[in-house]
Amino acid sequence: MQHVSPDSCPLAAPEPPSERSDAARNRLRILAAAQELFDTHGVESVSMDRIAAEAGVGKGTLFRRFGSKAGLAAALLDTQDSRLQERILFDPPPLGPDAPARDRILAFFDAYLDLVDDNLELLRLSETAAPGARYRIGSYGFWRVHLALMLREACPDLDADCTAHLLLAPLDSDLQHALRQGQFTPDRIRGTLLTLVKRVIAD
Amino acid sequence: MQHVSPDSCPLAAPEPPSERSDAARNRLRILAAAQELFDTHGVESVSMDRIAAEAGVGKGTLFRRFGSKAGLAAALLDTQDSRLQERILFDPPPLGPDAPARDRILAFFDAYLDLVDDNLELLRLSETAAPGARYRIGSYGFWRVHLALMLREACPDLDADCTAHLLLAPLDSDLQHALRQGQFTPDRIRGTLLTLVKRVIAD
DNA sequence: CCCGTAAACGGACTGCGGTCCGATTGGGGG
DNA sequence: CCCCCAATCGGACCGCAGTCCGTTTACGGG
Repeated sequence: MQHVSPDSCPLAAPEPPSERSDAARNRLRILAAAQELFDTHGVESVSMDRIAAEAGVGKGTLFRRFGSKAGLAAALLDTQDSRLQERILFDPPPLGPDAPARDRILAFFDAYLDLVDDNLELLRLSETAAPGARYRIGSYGFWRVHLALMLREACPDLDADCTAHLLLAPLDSDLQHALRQGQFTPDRIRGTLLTLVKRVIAD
Repeated sequence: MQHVSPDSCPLAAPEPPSERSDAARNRLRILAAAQELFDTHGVESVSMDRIAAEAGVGKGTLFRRFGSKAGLAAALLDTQDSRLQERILFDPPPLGPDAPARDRILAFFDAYLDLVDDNLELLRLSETAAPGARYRIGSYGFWRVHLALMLREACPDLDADCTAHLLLAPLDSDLQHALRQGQFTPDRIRGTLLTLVKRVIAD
């Protein structure tokens, strides 16, 4: 969920110490039920009780496994997050290695906005369920570290670590949601954000 | 709360249509009790029930008046918000009128960070109590409009309205809180943010 | 001074996210 | 094949934010 090592994805690769068969069955049931209910009724109006009922498990099982509603959302997002992380590590330029840092930064923002466009509701659930949740999620750490590395290379005179945090702020799902609710189209947001980032990382 | 017209501040100037005396008394009691409890026990661990009990009013009264826990926080912040709004409108340059737009933008970010330093917990409560709360609060609209006006003047080639939203994102109280929890000092955040803004609004 | 009414009051109530702990069950060792 | 125990299960339970509605009260007009 948070790193890219193989065992980091609880959905695709349960850890070797073997998961009991009923546990595995219930995990899949829960994820399927949650996906189904979220798609049908919208993320906001589906309660954890209902997910548990639909999955045919007890509430305790649901919470032991995913910790919170935000954790459940994070698990559902994990596939997409991991895919983007792998693309950053292995894809051809400009998103992957061997491109100038400035290009990789812009490509990252562009790719992340795709992810936002496709998963806004789930992102919002995972980031706003509890205060500070966004900054504790594993994938946030990945984006931050990647961006800081690129910034260090592209703009040695900036405080890369701190700037990385600040530059990620406009990607906040709650802001992106608010903008889309208002008069702003995804394309307009994308264009403006990329322009802004360009100016920050210009010589 | 949202504008600067005299009757916009529910604390300092109740609207002329006369407020019943018991209502006024209870409003003051609630605000005093909330301030006291927040200062003593921290914002997070004070429940609305407790505030109502401490103020000697029913829960219904509390919610009819302030709408939500976030609304209560907004009321407590109103004094500070209004003060900054007035300073922006009437103070001498560079924060007030008659300074170059670029200088006013930087002065605004600097002044807002002072407000953050002094009221982080309340800001966080008002902005994270419900998804999207930050962008519905009246004062957010003020900052956004002001910044957009200045941007239009300073950088005519930018999409001022959209850029204003994106530039305000790093001021999100939840991010500011997370940064301060981590390795970042207020001064470091301030310096980095001002540098970032400078780059965005550079020629 | 009293009375009618519109407004304010307040606590019981709901549904939520999240916790706890006794009951249940899977699966390796004897 | 059975037994045991650690891991899992599941629903009763908690405190919370927020709602509802019958009751009380302020106050302007008669």
